Amino acid sequence: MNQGQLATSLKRWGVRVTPQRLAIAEVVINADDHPSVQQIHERVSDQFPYITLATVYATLSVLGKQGLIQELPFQKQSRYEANLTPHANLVCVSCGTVTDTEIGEDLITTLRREVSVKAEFDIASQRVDFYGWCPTCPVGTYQDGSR
Amino acid sequence: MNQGQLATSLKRWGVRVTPQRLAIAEVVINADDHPSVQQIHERVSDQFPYITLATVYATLSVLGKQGLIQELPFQKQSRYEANLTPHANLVCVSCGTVTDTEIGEDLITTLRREVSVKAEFDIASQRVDFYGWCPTCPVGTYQDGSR
DNA sequence: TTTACTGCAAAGGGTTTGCATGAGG
DNA sequence: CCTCATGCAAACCCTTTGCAGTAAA
Repeated sequence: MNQGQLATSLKRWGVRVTPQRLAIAEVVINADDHPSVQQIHERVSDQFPYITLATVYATLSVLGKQGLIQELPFQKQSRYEANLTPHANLVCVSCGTVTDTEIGEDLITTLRREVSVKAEFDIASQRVDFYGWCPTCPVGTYQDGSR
Repeated sequence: MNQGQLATSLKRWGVRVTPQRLAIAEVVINADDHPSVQQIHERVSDQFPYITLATVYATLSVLGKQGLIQELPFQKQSRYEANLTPHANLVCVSCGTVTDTEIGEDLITTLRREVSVKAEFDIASQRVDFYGWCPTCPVGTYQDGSR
């Protein structure tokens, strides 16, 4: 999604299009590391040195309600992603990275449909996380140094 | 799991077994509503009127590290559950309830194995959430009253 | 007896809110 | 022009930390 499509999507909901919002949305859409609010704020600060965290929070809330991005609450803070298609997140409990994987996307889509039908649950979105150790981290270690 | 098994599990890790810990663990294990820390504190307060939130937090942290319970961070606060088998949580964005479903458990188990092998990711646990509207809530409504 | 847990109080920090100014439509 | 977004500051509240007394082993 580019800024043109983005602006159209925002206008459709009667939401005001501002340069800050476009920049924040672009940062999240182009990010592949599930950035935190702090990280998003840092990256947007290149273009808008005086932008505040409050503005970033407000914009992320708007984008979330538009269904353009998804908030992923973690224990310490939330992270954000723009990949709304059914997929799994790989969360390394050692180095803290969060990466998307395409593996099993069809299974998740099937799962979603099955749950929707059998549980009579009207699904708007989903979150699939796997917590463990990525290939480069020693199994059994944790981000806080414990084991 | 009863308190005897629980005590054994705690002792195995050199963790001290106290009445408060047993009570907190029992509350989480017997709960089917994914209670918050506040709710767990309230329920344990019946037995221990002077117990504090700090103790509840500390105990939940211990139980989590033992792999007896799982913390589920949400936007407002965390909830806890003792069902660690692969399953999906149904999160109603209207009434706020979180319920486990057995539907698709085999799919999730298959998914986990596939991701583990193909992504070379050593998985310790997982979280599968579906966000939407339960059968008794009007589709399109939200907990904060917006739509 | 030793070590770790509990209860209490205070601090920490991510997130939200209130308000005056400024920009979008 | 009118409404809403931004920037700034303060408040909010969940969660963590420090410490003295106490209970587990």
